[in-house]
Amino acid sequence: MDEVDDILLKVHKTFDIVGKKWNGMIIYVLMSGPKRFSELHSSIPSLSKRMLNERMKELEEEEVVVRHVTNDRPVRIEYLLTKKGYELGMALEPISKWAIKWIK
Amino acid sequence: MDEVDDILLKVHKTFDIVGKKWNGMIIYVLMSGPKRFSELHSSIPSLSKRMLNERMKELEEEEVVVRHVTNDRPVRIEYLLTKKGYELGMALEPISKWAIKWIK
DNA sequence: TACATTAGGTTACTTTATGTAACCAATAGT
DNA sequence: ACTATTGGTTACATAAAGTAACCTAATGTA
Repeated sequence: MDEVDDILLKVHKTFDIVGKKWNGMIIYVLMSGPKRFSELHSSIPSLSKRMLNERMKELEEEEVVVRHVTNDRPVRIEYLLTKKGYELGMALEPISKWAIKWIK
Repeated sequence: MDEVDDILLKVHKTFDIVGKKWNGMIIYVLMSGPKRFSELHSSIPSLSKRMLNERMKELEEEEVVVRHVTNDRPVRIEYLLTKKGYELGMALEPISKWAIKWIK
């Protein structure tokens, strides 16, 4: 088992998450605290409900977020980062620093 | 001009680069030094020549990489990170740390 | 009673992005 | 003349994302 190849594989799998449209932004927004479906939707206006829903299902599957249903009516859904997700969010922070420095 | 919205926009634009299939891996591989077209291709076997070529054109356009043609025959093309690209690569490093910790 | 609203979706359909494999141009080696 | 090499390009197939209308359950309003 080649250590270098193993790392490359893991990095590759991680970029399959981060390198998927919308995921970076979703995690970035969730770093400011739990958000409801509609809050995520309005925070990223160009992200459609269809894609938001699909991405959240995938991120839940990856154990990056947790979906929490309240008893309110109409139903309210809160999405929050897991520890894994929070640490991924932390790992994305330098990207936002880079963005501020380099994007005109 | 809302400062928060401005940052969100810049982060959004950055995730349009990083959150595009293959770009993270390409930049990650280039962090170990300049690479020829064929070296990038063999470092990331599942990335086709077509997509590699397309991504490199885009990254050059974004001024993340520079394309350097040597006088050798057959022609050799070297891709290297610009300062902007190198700093983006640095910003991606925590992601590889996260990968090692969290990907099984 | 009937109708509208709200949250969080889902469905059907269109458009765009990516994958696959064959092909090409220039040069060098046999 | 034939073959290999590098860094592509082309045509075509499949997968992913965008769009807009619709749905469900409950509650509020006329």
